[in-house]
Amino acid sequence: MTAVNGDQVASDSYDARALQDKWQARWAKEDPFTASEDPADDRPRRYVLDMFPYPSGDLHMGHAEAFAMGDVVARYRFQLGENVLHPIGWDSFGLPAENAAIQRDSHPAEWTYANIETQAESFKRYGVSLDWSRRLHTSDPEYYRWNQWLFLRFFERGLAYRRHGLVNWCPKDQTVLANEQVVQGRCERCDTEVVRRSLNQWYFKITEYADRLLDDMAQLEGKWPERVLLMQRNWIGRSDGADVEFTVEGRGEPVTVFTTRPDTLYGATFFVVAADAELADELCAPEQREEFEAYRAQAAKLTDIERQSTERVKTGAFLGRYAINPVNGERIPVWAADYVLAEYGHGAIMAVPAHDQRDLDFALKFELPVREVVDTGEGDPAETGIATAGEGTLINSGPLNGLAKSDAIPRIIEILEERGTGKSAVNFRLRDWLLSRQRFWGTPIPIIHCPDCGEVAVPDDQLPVKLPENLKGADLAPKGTSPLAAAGDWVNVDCPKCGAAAKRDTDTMDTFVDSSWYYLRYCSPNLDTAPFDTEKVRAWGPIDQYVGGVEHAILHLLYSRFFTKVLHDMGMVDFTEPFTRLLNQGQVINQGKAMSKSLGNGVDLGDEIDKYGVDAVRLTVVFAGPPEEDIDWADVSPAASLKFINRAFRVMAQAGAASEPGADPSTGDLALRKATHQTIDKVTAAVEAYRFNVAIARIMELVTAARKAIDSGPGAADPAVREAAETIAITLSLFAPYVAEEGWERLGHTGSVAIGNWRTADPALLVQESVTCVVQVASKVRDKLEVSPDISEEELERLALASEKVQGFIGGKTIRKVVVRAPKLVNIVVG
RNA sequence: AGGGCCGUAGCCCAACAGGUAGAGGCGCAGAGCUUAGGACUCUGACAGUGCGGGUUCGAAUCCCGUCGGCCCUACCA
Repeated sequence: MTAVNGDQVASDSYDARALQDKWQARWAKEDPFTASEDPADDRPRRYVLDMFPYPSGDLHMGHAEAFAMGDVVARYRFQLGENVLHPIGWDSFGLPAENAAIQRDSHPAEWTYANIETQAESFKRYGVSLDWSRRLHTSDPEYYRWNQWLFLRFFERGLAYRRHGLVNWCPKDQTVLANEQVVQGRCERCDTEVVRRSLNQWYFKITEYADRLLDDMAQLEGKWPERVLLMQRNWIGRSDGADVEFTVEGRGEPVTVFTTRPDTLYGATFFVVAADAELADELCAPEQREEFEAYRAQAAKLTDIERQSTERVKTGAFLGRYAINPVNGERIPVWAADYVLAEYGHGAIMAVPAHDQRDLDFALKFELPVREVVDTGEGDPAETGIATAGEGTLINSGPLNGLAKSDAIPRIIEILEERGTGKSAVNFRLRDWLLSRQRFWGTPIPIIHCPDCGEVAVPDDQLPVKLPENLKGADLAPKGTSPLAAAGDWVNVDCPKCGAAAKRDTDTMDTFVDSSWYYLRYCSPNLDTAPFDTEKVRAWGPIDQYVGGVEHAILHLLYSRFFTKVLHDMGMVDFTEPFTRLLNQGQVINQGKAMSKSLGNGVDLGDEIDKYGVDAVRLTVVFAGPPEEDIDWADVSPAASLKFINRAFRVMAQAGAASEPGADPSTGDLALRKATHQTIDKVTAAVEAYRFNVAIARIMELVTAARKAIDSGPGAADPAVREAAETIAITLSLFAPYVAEEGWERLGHTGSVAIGNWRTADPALLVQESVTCVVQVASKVRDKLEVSPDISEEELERLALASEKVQGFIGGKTIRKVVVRAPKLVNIVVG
């Protein structure tokens, strides 16, 4: 099937390609989707945003789905007559450009900007209602300058800092990765096993905002997908418990441990320090030194994947020291082990083998004592090998004896606080955001390292620190240090403070910095005195509807929320959450699997559009199912969508040929008018509820009803047919913009159908004069009655009992109860 | 290992707050139109909601268990 030909009467045929060219040119000329900044414009403002694309080649099926969904929301708002901001830009820094440049011996900008042009053209063809005047690219110095400016503000506030630490290193990409970019011990980008390296790196102090990132989720409840909120909650990973101080023999300062189970303090039978923590090194007694060093070296060799395997048996080394339990003065041995993490809590734990499986595994391996302090009614952990972590009653615990676990926790914290050896505490799984990258195609970190002054901020008036332009091709190849280090004339500068010879920081920022605030930049994309105009952001923000894939559930969305809060604290934005509502569209897959080159199951968006037209492709992805569900291309039929579009088009064209705009619909066919107004009502409700697939089904019904009215009803000239056809054009404009415009024109209208044309249903046409009431006897349907929708319960009960069929089923049985739900149901319960 | 989401005709999906299981589409069968095919118009058949319990006058919908699929976290103290 092709969209282009057909033997139909010329005036009734829908020629997708011709319409695309025609309306694209019109939209380009008339600019109907540009947001208004006119202060006198008092239409409600609405900010709808799709996650901006990365410019890797042309748009693909995934973009087709995401942008079709976002466009339904934006176009609906345009139809309601609102002042809609629906901008577009490109997330144009990042590794693929750099890799392409190395391969082609060129500059990453060439590949990047060429791809952006291709994608921009594709967006225009795809008919997305975008405001092109606000276009931005994060790789433009005019944009990344403000990354640097923001970095410096963070730096001033102590929210950007540099420290040595064990970091995730991807050996293939030759760069460090944020925690969030490591999935199952592998690089999320290239799937290479990540190794640990100790490096001096820049971090953003996102952990300082952990509580607020968690608490402010209350604002998002019901407006973001529940699973995204859940993933963020898990990722932040708040644990409530207590810090407890243990004295270690031979050390002046006590060692603090974090525990979520301070109630089990009397059951601590040994003490474990992370093997890779400095503390382990410090505590190790001379006679254990050799054994410890050997253990530490062996542990360091393990990859994360090996280390994290739950199957693995516990390993460790005794440090030859003892810690003193602060509540009972007991001496317990101090061990080093790699099952304790240096970066979490204080890098040391009290081990309670009876009630913690990890500690129990360790105790059984090294024959350490196991003492129960909570009676849970289960078997002895020392014998069963199963730690009892549940509820129970405290035993062997001095003053806690007899208390329930939930009462013992606050009680022991009280006791510890009285003695000054502990306090309640909170810990987070969330780590600080590692933002340095040893790659070229990103934002240079605006810091100068001076031998005397240390880390010196590049003064604001010297921003942007632009990327050197003389590096290309092989210069960019990963070497484990940033390629920027090779640009001598770029690196060597004078210290802004003392004027001495100094060097620029040669790392670039994680590209997630770019995307953490771009939605603010759209409000004033060309401003050259600040990252954004705070007044404009006040007028537009926060974003009413954000649309994008669930793959960003943690990374991008968490970072953006963090940035927004920092900017709020700086007084630059007055909201604390950037995205009021979030819609996660699903993936487009094929034959049950993600599309991939190796499987050969890829579907090319351009090919599909050539075959079926933009309208049919858009309609297909939106109609396939609920927006958040994956679409299997093998299960859907763009050919069927095209067929429907043709049906809709013929109705509009025939109605347009038979009547003029402005006909009074009230003289038209009543049944069709009711169908039309039902459709308006139901499509509105479905769109508001993000059930776009259902909205389309409702339009299909109206097309069928109009078809019948033309063929075997009042005929094409009936005013009700015009009303139906206009409603089809208006509602369809959210999903299939080209055919909607063309249909609207055929119906005799001159302007675009897309703006301010949404209609409201006439309530008088929504009322039914009769409804079908189901009469059940013992919950089985036995009769149906046609009744008035406002029938009283008494009347309905009387009618139901009077039914002969019903009487037949009641027989001689006693009526025990009659449930009446007027006007739709009566259930007669017999005994 | 823990947590979450989802199982409805051959297939994709509907079913407002528990109230007639079916809106829409694909596919299939048939009829009209047609030289024929396609296109177009119309008609029809097909499930009792993964499985087992429970609550209720009434369960796809709520609760418990179980099986299957997907996702998240994963030695985080």
